[in-house]
Amino acid sequence: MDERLRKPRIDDVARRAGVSTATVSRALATPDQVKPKTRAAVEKAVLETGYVLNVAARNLRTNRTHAVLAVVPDVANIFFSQVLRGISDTLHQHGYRLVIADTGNDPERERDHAEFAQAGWVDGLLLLNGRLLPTPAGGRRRLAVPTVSLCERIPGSDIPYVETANREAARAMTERLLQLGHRRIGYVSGPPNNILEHDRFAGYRDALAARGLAPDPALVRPGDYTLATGEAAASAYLALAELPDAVFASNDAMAMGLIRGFTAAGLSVPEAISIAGFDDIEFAGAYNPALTTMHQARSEIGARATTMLIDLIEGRQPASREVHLPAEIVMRDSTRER
Amino acid sequence: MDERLRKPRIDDVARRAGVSTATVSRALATPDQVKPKTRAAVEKAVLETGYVLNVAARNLRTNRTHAVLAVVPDVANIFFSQVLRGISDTLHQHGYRLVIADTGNDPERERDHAEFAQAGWVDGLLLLNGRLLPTPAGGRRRLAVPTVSLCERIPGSDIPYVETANREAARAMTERLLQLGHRRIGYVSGPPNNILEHDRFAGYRDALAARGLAPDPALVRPGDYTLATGEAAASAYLALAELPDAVFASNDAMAMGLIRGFTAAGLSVPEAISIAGFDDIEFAGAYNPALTTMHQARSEIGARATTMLIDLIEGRQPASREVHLPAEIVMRDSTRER
DNA sequence: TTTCGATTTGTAATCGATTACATTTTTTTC
DNA sequence: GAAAAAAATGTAATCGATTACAAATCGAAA
Repeated sequence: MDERLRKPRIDDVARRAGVSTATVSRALATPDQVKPKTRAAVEKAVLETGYVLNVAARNLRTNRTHAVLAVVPDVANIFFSQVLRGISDTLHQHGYRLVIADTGNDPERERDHAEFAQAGWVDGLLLLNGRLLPTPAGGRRRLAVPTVSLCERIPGSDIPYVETANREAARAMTERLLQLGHRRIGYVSGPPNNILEHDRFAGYRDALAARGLAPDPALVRPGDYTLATGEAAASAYLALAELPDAVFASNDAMAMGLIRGFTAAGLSVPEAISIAGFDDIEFAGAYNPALTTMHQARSEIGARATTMLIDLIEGRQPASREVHLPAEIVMRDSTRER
Repeated sequence: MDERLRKPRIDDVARRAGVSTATVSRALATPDQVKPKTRAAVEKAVLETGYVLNVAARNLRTNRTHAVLAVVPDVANIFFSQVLRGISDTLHQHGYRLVIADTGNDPERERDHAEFAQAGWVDGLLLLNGRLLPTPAGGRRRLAVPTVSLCERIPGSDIPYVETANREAARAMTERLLQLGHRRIGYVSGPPNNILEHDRFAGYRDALAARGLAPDPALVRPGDYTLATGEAAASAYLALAELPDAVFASNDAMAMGLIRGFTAAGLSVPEAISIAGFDDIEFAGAYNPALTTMHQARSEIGARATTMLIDLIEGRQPASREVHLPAEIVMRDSTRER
């Protein structure tokens, strides 16, 4: 192959600059270990040859990649994508790159990716989903790669995590609805077996219990975080002899479903019934009416978890291994005083 | 270091199985080049040692990574995240992994990532943003890594691309509004200098021109794809002596802004004015009223571009280097006959 | 049984950087 | 100006796989 077409290597640069490969490597990676004059010569040679470092070779030698893998159930999910934003920014600040694995909620793909991560493909692992427990086939080897879990803690494991204080948040929202004078407060839940959901429902009951109210089973409707189940819940409430005063949905999509369901039936929100959501997704404020909801600091969750992970990767003790971030009530137009 | 703690290498497996490293490599990568009995012995040894292949070493040797880099202006943008879904799925089907670089709309970060891609960090490059023109510093070296551009073609370059047929789509939507009996049709544009926007506006004018109508400059409002500019446009229209019959916004967020702006002023949509958007983002159907819009097959855009890229990577001639996907009108509740 | 071709396996070079250690050069100190 | 210390550079081993080529084994045909 023609010399001019072949991809230049470090020794091509070295020859051109009249130094050794070691010096080139140092001039590029640790410039102040090299005399300014030599450095300049190397830089010139790099430009002239069009040299680009070979990442694979460096990774092999240093046993580091400066990349982090985020395992996500669904990149297209607006909730996760905002967390990714926080992750991406923080990684960039520290000189790391982001690799994303979208598992499409397929446990097999999850496992595959987590396993590949052990192969030195990345320096660290961020799990955006509690379900993933990457025990390698043999089951005896410990997780080799530093790992942090986000959004959902992983029960029964000691993997450090960052999450919203779901229980406290749900309790606060329910209390706020009580303060507004509502008493018959409905709840639309997320999928069962979901840790997150479990916490939120507990918060809902906490608030009621604090007022000496027992949760009315007829007012608690099952959902799965989709708009459709919100609409279904609305129909179910409409079939009741007495409508609830307010409904707290465990996420925003279901809250929007409730609003659509009720307005389709001729009830106006918040005049006839108050609706609150959870998450404060991007369109919550744009909705019609604008949604009252719990704001989760999604990009901060990502940022905190990433900082923690980088600490682990670089051998520092992270400040804390379990972080619960507070959520904030955002009052908008879908709730009103009774 | 203790033998049991050290990460096992391919020669540990070879020794244990009583074969050479070459055989282990073949048993793992090309199993049918190896006698079933030997293969079984190797598999057993792999399990016993807990061997995991070192990705960096393989990448270095084979000069392949089986990974593709997607450069995205903003992962948190709901539009891109759905395209990523299509990309991710298609890659997975072909045994590739996805690396995502979120540039946060920062041209410097864009350049940095594109350059790193040339370092053998990935096998191919997907650009989700026309702005990126990765000319390396020297400027003389051609793009080494196979590249495909999505959503926006890159003017003045021969990089293959996949995009929605924006001009035809905008024309079709405008025609539909005309069919509904509207004559004073407003248009809220995207940012200037945006190729995509340029095409859509051209389509709007095409449709009017076909009916012998000149576009009324007072009805064309500038926007930047955000909800806020949609609301601002609504105020501007309200200040007019005569309201438009319908407004076509160049994306859904602005259409929602228009709806909020008009309903806040006491006008109801679609009774008083029809509103149409573009993109059919996830919440378009959930909006109140549900939004009439152009559906872009976002995940298909991702899938097609990815197939094209894999063809390029694997040395096949892609079926076509320029793909324009049709968009479909989705009639919902924000438009009505006049 | 012998021979030839096909299949399976082994030996060792190779990918392209980094870095421990050795050596040379430069600077400091007296 | 010489000796000692510090800084800069060079030599060559190394990271852990893949694979060209050579050697061994196997099966079928004569």
